[in-house]
Amino acid sequence: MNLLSEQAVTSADKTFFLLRKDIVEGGIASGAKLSETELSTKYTVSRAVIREAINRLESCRLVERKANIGARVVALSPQGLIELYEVREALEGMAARLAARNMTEQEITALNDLLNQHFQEVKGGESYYQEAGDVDFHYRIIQGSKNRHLINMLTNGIYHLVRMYRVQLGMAGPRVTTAFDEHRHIVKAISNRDEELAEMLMRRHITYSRINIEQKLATDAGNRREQA
Amino acid sequence: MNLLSEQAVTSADKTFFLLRKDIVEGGIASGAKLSETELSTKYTVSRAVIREAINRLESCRLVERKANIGARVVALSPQGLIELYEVREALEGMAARLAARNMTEQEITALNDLLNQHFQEVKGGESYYQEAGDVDFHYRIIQGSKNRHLINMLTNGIYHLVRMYRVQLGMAGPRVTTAFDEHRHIVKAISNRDEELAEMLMRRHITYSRINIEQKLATDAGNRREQA
DNA sequence: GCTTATTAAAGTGTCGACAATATAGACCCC
DNA sequence: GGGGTCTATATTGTCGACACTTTAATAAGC
Repeated sequence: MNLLSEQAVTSADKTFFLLRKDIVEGGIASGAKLSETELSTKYTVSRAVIREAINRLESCRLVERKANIGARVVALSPQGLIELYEVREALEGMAARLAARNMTEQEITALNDLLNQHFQEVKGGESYYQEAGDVDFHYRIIQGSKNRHLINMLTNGIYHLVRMYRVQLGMAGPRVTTAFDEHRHIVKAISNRDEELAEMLMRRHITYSRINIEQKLATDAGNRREQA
Repeated sequence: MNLLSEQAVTSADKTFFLLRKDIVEGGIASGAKLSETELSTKYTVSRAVIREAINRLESCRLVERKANIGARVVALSPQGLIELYEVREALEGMAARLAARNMTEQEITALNDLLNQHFQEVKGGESYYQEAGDVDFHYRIIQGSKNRHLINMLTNGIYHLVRMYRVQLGMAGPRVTTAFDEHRHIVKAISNRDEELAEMLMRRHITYSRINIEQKLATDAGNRREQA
């Protein structure tokens, strides 16, 4: 009953999910070539199925295809991460605005409950504010926008790419407590039906997150230079 | 040398372009079912090619596919149009902000030239500020953002859907002169490198455009009611 | 007469084979 | 020895056929 659960009905669906998992979690290296014949033996399906899966990965922006040449897993780069967060800022900002307009009182209550639950976990010791909770929070607001384009773009496309950056650049669960406070304020704005503020707070929240990641990248690069 | 030109290298490319044209311009009705076998005879290609084309149309959001059932052209609705413009507002607003940051002086100069050219055409009589000019203007700013995700989402996805609404609901070239002034102000903000203002003006520009369309839809609906 | 099974038709999903294109290596020319 | 061409190989693009699912029409039961 995961909010992000998708169920595979066709063989191409399963292969798509498997491939996506392997790409996002690094089982297939970023920048690697995706050979259709090779993958069809590896996943024991026909090339047609692989092709369909690759096509879908392309529309998620996880791979890039060139005619008559083939598909490669996207290359990760600091610049790419920044561009991704710029888009997130725009889209999730709008999602927060629309959520303030369109979420039902019930949904807002449930969202508050979720935050309280997170608060208990944070207070209760080791278990810090994990990525799953963060994703869940953002996911609910995106759904709350009730805008199908927005929902589709963010949950089918951008989020997997964000996760790929997080996993592969090794930046899980940062900014624990501050992010939590920011979430509180966003929900408050939504519950006040203050569209303007909700959008602004969400945009700042994502901007802070981006800056945090950029700093982490910079220091990591510095550390690597020292070691060398 | 059209800015929007794409060249088809493979047979699936051609079929994709043909199908997209037919869908956007109404040759295939919105909501219609896309039978793979039927289309493969109509366009004289194999079903595999049709399937690939339909997959790409799905990632443009022009068709919706369900497993084991088939694909349908998206249904147009006032609500869908509003949702589309909400996304446009978010994305193009961010594009304008980034354009103010990233466009070169040359590109800004060229953009001003484009506006002057449009101004001459407007002043010069009949030829009013056409859709092509409007699209061209927005297209340059999107490109000026230098953000690949943004560029891809807007030019490959959203713009064709917007065009489909424009064509099929019969609302070409409205708001001639006012839109022109808004364009001027946006370019001014970009040339001043005022990100904040550029984004705000672009968002308003798109909001006005949406309101204008909504009113047109409402009055059209009223007229239809009178005729009945 | 209405509901529920059964079955035939049509459509999508999957497969293996062939055609067209790109890549790599050998060979030749300068 | 460097550059270019040609050939062989590997990979992608396209095709037609088969398998499975859905749908609708028909028949059976109440």
